[in-house]
Amino acid sequence: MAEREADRSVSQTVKAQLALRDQILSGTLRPGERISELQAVETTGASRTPVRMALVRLEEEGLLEAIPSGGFMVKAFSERDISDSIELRGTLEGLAARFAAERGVSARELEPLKECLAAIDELLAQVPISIDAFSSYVSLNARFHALLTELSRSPPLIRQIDRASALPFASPSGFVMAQSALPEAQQILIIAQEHHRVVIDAIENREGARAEAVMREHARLAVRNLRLALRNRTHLDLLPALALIKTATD
Amino acid sequence: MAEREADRSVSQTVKAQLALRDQILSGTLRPGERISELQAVETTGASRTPVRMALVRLEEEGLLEAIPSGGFMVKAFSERDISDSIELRGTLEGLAARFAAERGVSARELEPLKECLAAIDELLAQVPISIDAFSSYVSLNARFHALLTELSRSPPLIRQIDRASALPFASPSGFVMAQSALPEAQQILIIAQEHHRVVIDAIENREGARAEAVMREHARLAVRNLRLALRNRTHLDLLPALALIKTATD
DNA sequence: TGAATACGTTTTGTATACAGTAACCGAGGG
DNA sequence: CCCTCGGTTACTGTATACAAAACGTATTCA
Repeated sequence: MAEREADRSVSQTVKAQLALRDQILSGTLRPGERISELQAVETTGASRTPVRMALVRLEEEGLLEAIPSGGFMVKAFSERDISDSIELRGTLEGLAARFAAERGVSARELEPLKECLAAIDELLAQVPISIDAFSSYVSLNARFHALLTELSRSPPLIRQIDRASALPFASPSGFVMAQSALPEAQQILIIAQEHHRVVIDAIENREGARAEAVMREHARLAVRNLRLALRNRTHLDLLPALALIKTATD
Repeated sequence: MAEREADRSVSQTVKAQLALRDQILSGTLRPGERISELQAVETTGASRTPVRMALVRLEEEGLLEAIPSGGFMVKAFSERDISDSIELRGTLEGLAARFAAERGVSARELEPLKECLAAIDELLAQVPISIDAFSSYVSLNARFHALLTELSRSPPLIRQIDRASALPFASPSGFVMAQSALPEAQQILIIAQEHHRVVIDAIENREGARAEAVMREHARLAVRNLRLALRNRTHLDLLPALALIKTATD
């Protein structure tokens, strides 16, 4: 009915989905909490039907869990769930890298990857890294991973990787953002960048096994990154996704 | 409104989802075909709202594709999509096997796996295998893989494997069912059974890398199985899921 | 005093009505 | 004869009304 918002031209379902995801990730909705459709209708501005569709999508996405008696609740994750998700993602990206290497990639297709690499190199050159440079790194790193995934040219695999990356904590580059942890984080990032370099080299030389192995090692590094992030808990303000962790670990 | 069907006590959404999936897998709905909600309402007996929910779920499941202008169509798969899906599933199951091996599994937990193994052994003992024994094998094999997945004790991984297995052709044991192909299929099944045996042994001895490697090899065997199934095209009557393959390959 | 049952309230699941939009068909002009 | 433009139709997306089920509460009986 043409709300006063500027959101027109975007479907109500998508609007509700984004709004609810924001609420979950920002901690407005706590893990384990039952989601009231009526309340969601009020906060999102959409009607019940699109809200329900959004809830179904978010459940499939893994952020919500269906309650047997009806309705949905925010999913709670254990620390192991998260490290498993990271390793899972790494395994899938390893497969993507192997596919890319085995199936061959033209120099033209590798171009954007190499540009990404160079841009990250520039960021990492400054010691210590600034907080701004760090957030630039996060988006550049995401871009690199997305491009690499595309190189596999396997729609089913790309789809699964997207699914695995939907969980916000599966993309581990954004974990360490607290000022105090930056030097230690930079060390990790430099190693990660070396992984990036090697995987491109392996793809260029069509070394599938090597490409896969290095992406897996990359994921293990990310798990280490996660541990670091959990130790310096100041990051919680910056990455509320971690609020989804069960408090059982405390 | 209490239809005359015996489906009462099951939600309309689930009913519609099952009915639509049947229609897709049985070939009633052709790949690329736009799904009419109105028509789906008539065939499933549910109302438009649950039908829409079912459509969203089937889209997330990977059987449907959203049309930009609205609505959904049945997804079409290439032959490579299918072999990629199999390899993808194998990679995930490899990770599950590794997790099981690394994290340790009690003898009691391995019991049902071994029972499964023994039951399959019995089936494979008869040469040539009967068509009935073959379909028993299919369900036993599915059970074995499900149990193995559970052993990983990793909810995120189990979830992803379930997703990957939702595509019907990702479970390759059911491919070869044509009478003429049975002897050749039995050869493959015997090798597959050896893989099953090795993966259990590896898990018992906590050899993570070995457990993972054999499950990957298992998937490559399944791809070979797929090729065989595509050559003996008589199976098309028995496994209409393959009708989802794009006809471009013809 | 505690537990069980019945009633009321709240919330979800389902059905349907309405509106907006895209596709299709036909007619007219180039 | 083909291309284009306008109308019509049928479909999807959204909103809302209704029904059934679940939860909480209070009251009564043991």
